[in-house]
Amino acid sequence: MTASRSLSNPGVVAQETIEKVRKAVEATGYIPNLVAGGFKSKRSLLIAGLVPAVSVAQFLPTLQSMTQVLDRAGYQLILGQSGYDHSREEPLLHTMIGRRPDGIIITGLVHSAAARARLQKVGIPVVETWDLTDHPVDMVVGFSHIKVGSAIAGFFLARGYKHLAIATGDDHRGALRREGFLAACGREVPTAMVPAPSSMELGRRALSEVLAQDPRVEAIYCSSDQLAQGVMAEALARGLRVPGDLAVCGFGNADFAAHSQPSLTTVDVDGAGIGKLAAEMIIARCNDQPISKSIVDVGFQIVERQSTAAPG
Amino acid sequence: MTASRSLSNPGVVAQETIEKVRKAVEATGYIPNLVAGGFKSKRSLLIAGLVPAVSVAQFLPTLQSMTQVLDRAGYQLILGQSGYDHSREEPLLHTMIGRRPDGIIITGLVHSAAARARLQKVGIPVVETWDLTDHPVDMVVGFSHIKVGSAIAGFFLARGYKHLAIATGDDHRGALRREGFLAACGREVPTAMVPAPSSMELGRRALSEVLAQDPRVEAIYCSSDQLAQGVMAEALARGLRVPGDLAVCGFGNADFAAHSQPSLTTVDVDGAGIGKLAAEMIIARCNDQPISKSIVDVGFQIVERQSTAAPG
DNA sequence: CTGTTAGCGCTTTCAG
DNA sequence: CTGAAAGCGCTAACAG
Repeated sequence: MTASRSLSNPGVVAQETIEKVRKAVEATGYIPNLVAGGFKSKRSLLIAGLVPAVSVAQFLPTLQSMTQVLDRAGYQLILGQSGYDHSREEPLLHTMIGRRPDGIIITGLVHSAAARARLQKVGIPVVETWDLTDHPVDMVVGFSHIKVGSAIAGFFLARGYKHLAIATGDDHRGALRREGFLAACGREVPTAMVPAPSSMELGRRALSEVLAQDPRVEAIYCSSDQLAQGVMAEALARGLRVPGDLAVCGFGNADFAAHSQPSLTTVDVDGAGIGKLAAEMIIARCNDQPISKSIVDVGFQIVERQSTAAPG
Repeated sequence: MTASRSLSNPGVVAQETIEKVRKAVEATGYIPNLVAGGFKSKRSLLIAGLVPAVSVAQFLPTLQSMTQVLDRAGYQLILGQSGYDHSREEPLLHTMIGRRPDGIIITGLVHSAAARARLQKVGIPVVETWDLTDHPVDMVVGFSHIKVGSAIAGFFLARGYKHLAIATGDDHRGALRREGFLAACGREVPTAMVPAPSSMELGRRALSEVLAQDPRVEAIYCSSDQLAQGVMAEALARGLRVPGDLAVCGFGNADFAAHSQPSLTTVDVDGAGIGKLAAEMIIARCNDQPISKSIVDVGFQIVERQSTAAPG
């Protein structure tokens, strides 16, 4: 009836009628059923957001800014945790598609071919994030982890470090960075692989492992700042000076990286920017607006701090 | 038709028919529309989860375990950020109610009386968390922030610290802890109030402020471990030894608290437990199962570490 | 500007 | 065990 119009498109209704409706709404405490509305109009105003785990600090700024941008445009985020093994990817995606969201934002790439095909078939706008590929399901905004890896290795080598090592989570993106790192080194290096998500605790163990493999290690790249923090703590406990005896580089530029003692060299990625962009791209696509680029490289930056001051 | 039954209640359908349906589903890539189903059956299988901001590390374990428990029961979480000022509470709740979730889990208490009344009227199960009250909207699982505050003050006083101080975020729960702290002290103490959400950066500033108010301060309680970490960094920068010159107690028992140098005395709260309980209570209520207790106090614990080793 | 008609995709209810 | 009928609360499309 007219009531619906008064609420959703008041411009086309008489002022007097609007007022009557408003009073009725007030009196009854009526709250429109968005589900029914979305059901009929085919616009749920829901965006599915998939992360490996919400507890990964790494993706928080992304999630935060995404939610914010979406909210301002009237969209809500429905959250899914895909876990770090890929087995849950497909069922999760299945459930999410069942909810007919207007868009899907995924942290990382969609790995299963079946899931990719299905997503493409249903035609829901999809943004993959925090990674890069020439063949996204739909859109992608991220950066190259391989390049990050080789940039860090190059950074160490340029400063004269010879004996390099890696402490990394066993997730896909970590593996890519390791790959890039090794490529730039031109050979294998001592590596401690820890189960994602990483933590300080795991960082301490990782350093022990690496040193057991090769006690001469003088520079180590860690796949997260948390891991790096653990490595530094373990170094301290062993009487190794950072950066004197051991140079450390993290990844993520966490809050504490600038303030730790010594401050931590790390890789800065604009996580909030990724979230904002992803949300904007989804929203644009939902409104049939053209997307200028469906593959966006936001890049990254090595932030040099005390933990890698050049040796000798 | 029969197809629907084959998928949702296969026990009552002939094996042969089920097989036929399964094949058709496979062939067409059919994914049931959960929205339509939920719309008709009045069970959306959606739970609204409201947090001040997803980027607050504090609530991550809660969010994580909540999502996990819900997922296993077939529920999805729809995320809302209420912000730290209460102005967004009502509109956000309004939107969420519009989606007719089967339940609502809120971080903190519902503050606005209008929102409380509305929630009670619509009759959606609600769990308020991370706080305690005798009069929840529906259910509550958390702990007393006032008690936390007085426990910390008591902890300091028992160890012989005289000149106490507070660095706290300006949020509601922080204010309660401060209240408890002051009550136990029996008087005002130097206080630095920083805007929530807190960070290391703010912690450094907070210590400066507090010392400006009273340079004799010898023990400080911080409303988050991040803040405490900042305070310790600033102390270090000023040449103050922790705990020799300044004892520090945080809140939250973050990952790094056990591993920082010195390790950080803090308050441990079972965030994951809160999330799990809240989810279970909501699910029980959704299935018309009785709730044994609608007010659950999960308590807290002071974890004593190096940062508060007794003076003299 | 306002009312009427139809129908979104499912599940529930009731008959076969 | 399977089918047919009805309708959830809303909006889009058309008439008045």
